[in-house]
Amino acid sequence: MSAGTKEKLLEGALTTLVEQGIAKTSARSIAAAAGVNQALVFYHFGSMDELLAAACRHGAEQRVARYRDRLQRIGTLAELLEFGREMHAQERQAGTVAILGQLLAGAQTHPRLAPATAAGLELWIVEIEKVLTRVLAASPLGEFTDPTGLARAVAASFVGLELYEGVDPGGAERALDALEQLAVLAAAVDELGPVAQRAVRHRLRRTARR
Amino acid sequence: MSAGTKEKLLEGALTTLVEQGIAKTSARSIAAAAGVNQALVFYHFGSMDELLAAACRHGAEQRVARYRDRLQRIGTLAELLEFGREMHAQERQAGTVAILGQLLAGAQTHPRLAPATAAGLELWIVEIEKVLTRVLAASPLGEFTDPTGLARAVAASFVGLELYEGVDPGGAERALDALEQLAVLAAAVDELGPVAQRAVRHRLRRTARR
DNA sequence: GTCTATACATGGATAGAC
DNA sequence: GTCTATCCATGTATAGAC
Repeated sequence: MSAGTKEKLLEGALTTLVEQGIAKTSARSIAAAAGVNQALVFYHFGSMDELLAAACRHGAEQRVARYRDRLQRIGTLAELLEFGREMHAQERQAGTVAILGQLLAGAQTHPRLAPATAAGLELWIVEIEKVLTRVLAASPLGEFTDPTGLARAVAASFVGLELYEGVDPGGAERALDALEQLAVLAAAVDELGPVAQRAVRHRLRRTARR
Repeated sequence: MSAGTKEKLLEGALTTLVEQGIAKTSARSIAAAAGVNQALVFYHFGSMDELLAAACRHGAEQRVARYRDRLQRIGTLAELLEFGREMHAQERQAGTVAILGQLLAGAQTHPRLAPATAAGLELWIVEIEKVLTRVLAASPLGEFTDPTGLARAVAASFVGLELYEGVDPGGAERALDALEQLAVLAAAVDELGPVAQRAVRHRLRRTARR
C-alpha cells in the first residue's frame, strides 16, 4: 500500500537524520532504515530534497501536536518553566531537536531545503510565541520584552544547545542549568512587591531605550 | 613548500564548510578551494577526519586571538554588550559561527570530530567565561548567576541563531533584538538604587532555590 | 506499487612516477 | 612534496520487468 510505504520513508528519513546525520543521510540509508526498496524514494518523492522537506514537516507537525492543548492552559512563567523542562526531556529523547539541527545545517547551502526547514521550525515557534505572549502580558516584564523575538530565540537556542550537547554533554547540562536559573530569576520578578516593582520599572524605562 | 600547502588546505576546509556545508565538504572540494592537488589532503593529514579536526582548531585559535586583549579590558555588562554586538557582526561575516554549526552537526555522528569541535568551541567559551565572571562579580546579579554555564549557553545559542538565520533571516534578526533587549534589562538592574536592589535581592533569595 | 538492474557521478584513499 | 592515475565504495536517478 502506498500510504504505508510513504509513511515508512518519512519515518526512516527522520531516524536516519538522528542516527547518521545529514552528511550520511542518503536514499539508500533512508530506505534501509525504512525497510523498503531504495528506488521507492524516487517513485514516491521524486528526489531526496522532496523527501527531506516532507519529512521535516511531517515530524514537526506530529511532535508539536502532542503539546498544543497543554500549552494552551499555561498561565504563568513558573508553569511554563516547569512544563518546558518536561517537553525538553521528551523531545530530546525523541530526537526532534537533533533532526532540526541536522536539517538546519543542511539547509544553509541547500535552497530547496531552507524553506521547508523554516516551516518546520515555525510550527514550534508559533506555539512558543502564543504561550510567551500570554504569560508575559500578565507580567511586569511584559513591557520590556518581545514575545515574537523571544520565541524565535528560544527555539534557535535549543537547537544550538542540542548540537553542543552532542560534543560536550557536561557543558550543555551546565548551560541549561544556568539558563534555568536565569528564568527562575525572571519568574521571581513576577512576584516582586509593588514598591520594588515600581522601582525596577522606573529604572528600566530610563535605560531600556533602543 | 609544506607549510604553505598545509595552511592552504586548512583555509580551504574552512571556506568549503561555509560555502558548501558539511554534507558536501570533501577532500576534492577542499583541495579545489585551496587550489592544490586532492591527494595532498591525505599526504598532509592522513584522512578527512584529521583535516577537519585540524581546521576547526586552526580557525578558532585564529579568530579568538583577535579579541582576547580587548575582552580583557571590559568591566561592565553594558560594555560587554556593546563589544559583543561588534564581535558578532565581524564573526558572522567571517563565517566563524557557520563553520562551528556545520562541524557541530557533523560531529553528532562522527566520534573523531566531536572532541575536536568541542575543543574549538571551548576556545571561545573560555574567553566568554572570563569576561562574564569578571562582569557578573561586580554586579548584584552575580549572586544568582553561573558564569561557567552562561558562557556555554551563550556560545551554543549563537550557533543555533546562526543556523536559524540561514533559513529565516528576518526571524533571526527579531530573535537577536529580543535577546539584546533582555540583556539591556539585566544591565539596568546593575544600576538600580540600593533600596530597590535590596528588595530585588531579598525576593530572589527566597525564590531562586534550586 | 514494488523490485532488479544499471548508468553515471562523486568521494576516500593509495601507488608510483617525478 | 607534489602530481597522475586508479581502485573501490557510495550515492542519485532511471528503465523496465513483475
